Amino acid sequence: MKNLKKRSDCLISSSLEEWGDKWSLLIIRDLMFHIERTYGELLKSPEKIATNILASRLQALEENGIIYKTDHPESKAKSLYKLTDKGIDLIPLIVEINLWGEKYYPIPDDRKEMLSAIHSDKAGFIQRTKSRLKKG
Amino acid sequence: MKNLKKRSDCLISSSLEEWGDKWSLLIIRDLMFHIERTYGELLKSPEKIATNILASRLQALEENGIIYKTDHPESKAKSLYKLTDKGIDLIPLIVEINLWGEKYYPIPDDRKEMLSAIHSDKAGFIQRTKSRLKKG
DNA sequence: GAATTCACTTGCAAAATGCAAGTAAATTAG
DNA sequence: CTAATTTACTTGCATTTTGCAAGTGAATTC
Repeated sequence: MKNLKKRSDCLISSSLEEWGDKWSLLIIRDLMFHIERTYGELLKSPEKIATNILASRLQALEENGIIYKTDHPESKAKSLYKLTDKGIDLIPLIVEINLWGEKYYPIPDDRKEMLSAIHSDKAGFIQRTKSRLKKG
Repeated sequence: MKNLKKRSDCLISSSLEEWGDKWSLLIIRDLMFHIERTYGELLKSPEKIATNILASRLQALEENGIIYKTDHPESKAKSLYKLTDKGIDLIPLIVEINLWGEKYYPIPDDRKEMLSAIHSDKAGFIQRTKSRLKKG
C-alpha cells in the first residue's frame, strides 16, 4: 500500500489519504484505548483484520508518522506499536466518531463509561487521554 | 457496493461502515460546503471521482439515510443531493478532520476563513453550519 | 533439542476501483 | 419542430486492493 496520492489540496482529502480507511482508524482506535499493542494483539481485535492487511497498514501508518514501533520490554520476539504525537492528535476525531455512533447505534457496555466521561467534560476527557498516551 | 457488514459491535467500526471511505466523506464535505449539489457538480470536485463510483456512493449514502435526493426546482433533468439530519450530524467530524489537517498540511486559501471561524468559536461555527444546512 | 509463539510474507481468488464508452430522458439551439 | 447537447446515470473491462490460507524464520518456552 503506497500512500499519499494527493488527489487535491483539500485538507480533508489529504488527511484521508493518510488514515482515512476503515482498518487504519480501527488500529488507531486500538492504540488509543490500549496505549500500546503488539502485532498479535491488534490481530485479535473483533473486526478480524487479515494478517497481510494489518502489516501493510502498520507500515503505511508508520511511514506517515502516525504510529511508531518500539521494542517490547520483556521479549525480543514481540514489538510494540504506539501512537506518535501526530497520531495522538486524532483523538478528537475518534471522540466525534464515537459521539456520532452513539446517536445511531446501540452503545456497547464497555463504551458507556467513556461516553459519559465525554459528555460530562469533552475537553477534559481529550486532555486526560492525550497525557495518558504521551507518558505511556 | 453493499453496506453494513457489521464487523463488530464497536461504535467506531459500525459508523465507519456507513461513511468511512474516502469518497463518501468527500461527498459529505461537498454537501456541507455547498448545501446542495447535483450529480454533475459532485463529479467536478477536484479529486475526480469516477462516475460509477459516485453513483454507487450516492446510492449507499442514501440507503443509509445520510443524504437524500430531491427535485431540482428549475429542471426535471437535474436532481439535488442534500444531507439529512443524520448527515448533518457529521459536521463536528468534518470540523475535526479540518483541524487535524490544518496542523499537518498547508492550508488552502479558501479554507482559511472557515478555520479562523472554527478557532474563534467552534461550537458556534458548528451550530451556524447546522442551521444553514437545515433550512437549505 | 523440539515444539510453540511471534511477526510477519507469499500466493491466489474475490471484490472494489478506475477508465472509457454508452444510454435514455430532458433541455436548448437553430 | 427537429437536431444537438446536457444530465444522470449504466456497462464493460483492466487494474488495484482485499481477504483468506498457508508458509517462514527468529525468539521463546517446554
